Amino acid sequence: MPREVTLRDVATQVGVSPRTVSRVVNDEGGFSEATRQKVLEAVEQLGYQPNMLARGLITRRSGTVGLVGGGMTDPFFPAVAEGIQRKAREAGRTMFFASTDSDPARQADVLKSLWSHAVDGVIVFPALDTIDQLTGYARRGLPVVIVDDQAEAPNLACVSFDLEAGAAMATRHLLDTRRQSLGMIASSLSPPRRRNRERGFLRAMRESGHGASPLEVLRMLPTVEGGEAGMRQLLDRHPEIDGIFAYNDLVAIGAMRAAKSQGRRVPDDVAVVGCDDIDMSSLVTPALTTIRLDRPLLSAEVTQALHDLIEAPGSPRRPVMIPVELVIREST
Amino acid sequence: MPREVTLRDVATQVGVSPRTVSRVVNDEGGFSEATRQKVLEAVEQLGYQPNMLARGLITRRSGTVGLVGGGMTDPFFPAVAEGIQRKAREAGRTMFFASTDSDPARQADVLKSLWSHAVDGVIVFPALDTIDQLTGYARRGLPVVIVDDQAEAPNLACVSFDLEAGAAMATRHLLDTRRQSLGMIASSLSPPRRRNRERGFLRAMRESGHGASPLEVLRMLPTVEGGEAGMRQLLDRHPEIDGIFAYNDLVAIGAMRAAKSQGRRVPDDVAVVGCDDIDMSSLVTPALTTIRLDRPLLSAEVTQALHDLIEAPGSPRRPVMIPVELVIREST
DNA sequence: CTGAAAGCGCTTACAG
DNA sequence: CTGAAAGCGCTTACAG
Repeated sequence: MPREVTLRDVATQVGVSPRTVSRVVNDEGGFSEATRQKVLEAVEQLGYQPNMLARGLITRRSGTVGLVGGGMTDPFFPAVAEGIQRKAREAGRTMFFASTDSDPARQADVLKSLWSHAVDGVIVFPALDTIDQLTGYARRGLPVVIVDDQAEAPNLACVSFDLEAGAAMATRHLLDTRRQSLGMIASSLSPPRRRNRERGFLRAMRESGHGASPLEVLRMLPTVEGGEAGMRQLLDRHPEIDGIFAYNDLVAIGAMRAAKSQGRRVPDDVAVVGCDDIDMSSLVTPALTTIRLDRPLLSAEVTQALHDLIEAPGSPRRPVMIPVELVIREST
Repeated sequence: MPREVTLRDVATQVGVSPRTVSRVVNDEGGFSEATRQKVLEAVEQLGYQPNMLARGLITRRSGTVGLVGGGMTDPFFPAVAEGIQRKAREAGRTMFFASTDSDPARQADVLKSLWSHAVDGVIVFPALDTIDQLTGYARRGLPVVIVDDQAEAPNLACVSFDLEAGAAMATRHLLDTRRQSLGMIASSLSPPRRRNRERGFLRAMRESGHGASPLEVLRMLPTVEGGEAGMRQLLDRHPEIDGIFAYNDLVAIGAMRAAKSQGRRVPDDVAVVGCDDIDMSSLVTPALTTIRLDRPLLSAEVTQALHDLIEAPGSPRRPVMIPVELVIREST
């Protein structure tokens, strides 16, 4: 099996020292044009590729970043992951991906392993109540970007969607379209600090001039099945219910299925609003009204924040809040 | 910022040589139980984590693998990626993810960068006609697993779904349910060698006792939009068409939408069969009949193949072919 | 059972 | 403009 080509091999072939090859390869300057030509020629000819392990050992820059998320099963996530990967590559970094199943212990394992691999930073969709774990790594010197949660620490930045505003928009939209009896199906996986969709829903109800008050906020698994079960419960307990705000689009789709299977028409009898605007949402029948989260923008903000943390460790970072948008389709 | 803890720090604290700490950490044997205890204690106390860059430089095992795919936008892919990541972690490896947009040049870039990072192997969903690129890396010593294509080289293994058989099953199912005039919407992104769905479709038509012959095989982009456009064309040219086999579920969903928008009922007027069984397929109306590809099994086979290639470079590998299954729902 | 020496492939800090 | 020396954090090959 052919041994890998090293800096030495290039140096020997050209007849210069490895140091000179290193200078040319990294474009440090301090070499003649003639030398540059000869070195680059040899690099090309031998197919030399710098060994990032060796380079990283010295420079303390491995050229890698880690993306840590609950998993790919949430249809919201893959496009974000792809966007981050693309942006990272444009900045010359290669991306690790590791899933946590939203389990704090697994997240701890994953971070340990990424730290071992000397990643230059991580982007984390945090598992339940793992802010301390994350600020711990940040304090040890690892640049950390947290999505959809808040924390303060050196080497740490936060990027969030304005989900509270989004939830309020969704709720006002239901009220504006003459829905009287609203319920919400929230997520059983959100700790109190991250229940901003619930806060937005309740706030919009309070602030509405309609004098309406929510029937119930239910917490279910944020899946199609969770949405189905939630909707059945709500219809059972509150037959008068005519509007639902769902934690995400999967839940909303489940809610619509359950409503239909119980003989309720959507939107005529019950209106449903989701959150995320996953691809599926425009394809189901009726097409889902939802809060659109700009995933490419999230990818860009998050990568930028990490980049800043890596390149300018000292500079203070303020939390980024990404505005969201109501997309009205057929389910309301 | 606290410097990273090294083997030396542990050694100093315990009062042994770094070599001894290394032995304990890697569980090589050749140390007393007392030493082991003391070392592990210090490791724990100092929070020592081995630096994989340094280790990899010597052992020529970086403990990383690369997953290279077209992208996350195809809903078939994310679950596979997640499965591979999980299996890789179980084997103690961390996974890079890099997308190619199915572009050979980008795939070349991606492989170059993974090679630079000294990955122990790669799993590739190859871009168009890049078999030579891949066998090239395999010959240079990089373990490569190719999905859904065939090639021969040292350090190379292939894992495929039996899509030809799947297509044939789908087609026979259409014929068995008394469809007479069949068309197929294939993918414009598949090079001839990878058109096994088309081959299966045509073979089943030929072999059927019904004496039927296909109206047309159209090649479109494998997306919902591609499916819509394809269906419109087929209905336009062959108004009698009553059965469609689609390249994948997205195309099938697009085809159903176009059919409905032209006033054709699914399945009464036109039956549609997809391929992949993505999550969405059971949620659309009518629920889609499709060829199910066992994604967890693919993840397992592919990771196993790569593992074998890494651990036993010499041993011959025969291509793995994964059987597929017809799932009958409402669209036929 | 334990350790001193050498070196993986690079870059840093220096000297010329 | 160029190079010799040292060293990043670890393991390999050896000696005791």
